[in-house]
Amino acid sequence: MVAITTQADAAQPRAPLSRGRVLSTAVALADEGGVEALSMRRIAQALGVVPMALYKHVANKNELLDGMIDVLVGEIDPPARDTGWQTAVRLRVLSARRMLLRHPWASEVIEARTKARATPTPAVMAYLDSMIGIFRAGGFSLDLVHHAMHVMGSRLLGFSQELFQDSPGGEPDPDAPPPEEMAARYPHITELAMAVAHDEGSVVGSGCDDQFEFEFALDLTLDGLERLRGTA
Amino acid sequence: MVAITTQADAAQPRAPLSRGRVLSTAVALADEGGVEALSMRRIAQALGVVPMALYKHVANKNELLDGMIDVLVGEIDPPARDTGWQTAVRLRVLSARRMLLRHPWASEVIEARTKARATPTPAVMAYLDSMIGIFRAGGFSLDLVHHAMHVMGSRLLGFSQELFQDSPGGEPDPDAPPPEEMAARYPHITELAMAVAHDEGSVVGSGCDDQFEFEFALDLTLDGLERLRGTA
DNA sequence: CTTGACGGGTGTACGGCGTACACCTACCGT
DNA sequence: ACGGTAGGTGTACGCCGTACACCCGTCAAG
Repeated sequence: MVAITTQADAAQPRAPLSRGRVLSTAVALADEGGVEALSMRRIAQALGVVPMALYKHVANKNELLDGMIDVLVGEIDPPARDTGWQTAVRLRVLSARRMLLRHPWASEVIEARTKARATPTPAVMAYLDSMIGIFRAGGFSLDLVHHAMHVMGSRLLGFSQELFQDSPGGEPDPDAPPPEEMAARYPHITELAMAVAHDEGSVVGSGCDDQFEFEFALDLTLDGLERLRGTA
Repeated sequence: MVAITTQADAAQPRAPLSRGRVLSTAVALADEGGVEALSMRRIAQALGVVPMALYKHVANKNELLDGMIDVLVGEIDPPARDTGWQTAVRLRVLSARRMLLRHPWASEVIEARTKARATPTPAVMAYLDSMIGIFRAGGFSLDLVHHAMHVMGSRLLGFSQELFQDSPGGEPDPDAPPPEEMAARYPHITELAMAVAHDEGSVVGSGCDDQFEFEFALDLTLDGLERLRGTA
């Protein structure tokens, strides 16, 4: 058996590797397994390459995280054309929210990296800029759009924070709190949770439509802004 | 020279160590140096103790972070008595915000830990519970207080997210972006920043009163909720 | 055809991390 | 006097990010 291997031999071992391939592999790895399980070594392994090879395409892990953020922001739909400012903002924010639901680790990473840098990632900057553009095109004064950006705050990138999600999602909670103790300690939460569970049909399932809640909050904010816009 | 040392010898080397001392030392270390520089080994060093000693008082690093969160939540003022729901919520949220400004790493840690657990930290649960209590005492229906908690969203714990802070705060940004390129790439941001800088006096200083922006957004949300409350 | 630069993958190594596990020691109630 | 227990110690393991030297294929200039 001849040992000489031509470059057409067998299946070609691996694609040439590039910044784009590194970033999308990193995003995929973070999607499954969370961002805390993301390491340079694991990314390299997933790409069939030695860890140090990555450093020819990203400067270091922080810069890699920045690159991942840009990939995510790139998934947000561009602004709608030929609509009012309100539906344009609405559609954009809802698109951002869909992105965040696809990548649950995103908001944490964006927040952490934005705080560590002097300025947000260029892609985030562009996103914010175009959002301001929508408000301006809708007739908002500079002052009012300034306020509006602050009011939208976390919602601008679709964060809902979901401080208490009824559906577990996290670790199965080793020390499960007995429901009756729950009720004693947090009467209001329990009362609310019971009410939510009992109407809207089945007791199983969260009974809390996160999507509706998000849009309710968003529309309340938007209506308030529209009212201000009319009076200013 | 006799080698025997009594326990009253010299200055007593160190205090007895306790969960409370571990947590407050960890909080202090995070305040100066950020949460990414917080390690079990550093906490131990600051306490004059070997790293493994900490594990007699906290189960592991995640549980330590949870404990730190509880310390922070304990810094939030209790609800005001003898006021309307609106000022009670307002004061409480503003108190939470002051806590977050004291500990800039807090929101990131709370978000990360809340996502990793099935349920928020007990202290956070209690905070949310008492917040619901304020709404309920103010005459909100269960449905409406449910919506309200979602609307308040991140603001409930005082997050403003500050996606673009005019004052740097982070690393000095090694590759400084030239302002004219800034203006070309992000025209709306620049236009807004210029407007904000030019009125309200001096060009130095951010010209953007974060506190005012936060309260403006908060009051807009609260007024919207009050309006809904009247019609429902 | 030789050569030298260079882009990109490799191998080794270092210091720091969280923490499992065995140990030692002072104090306590019996 | 003595066994238990609470709390501090020492050692060690496996993972992490990444600095640094290397090596090899391609390609342009001589």
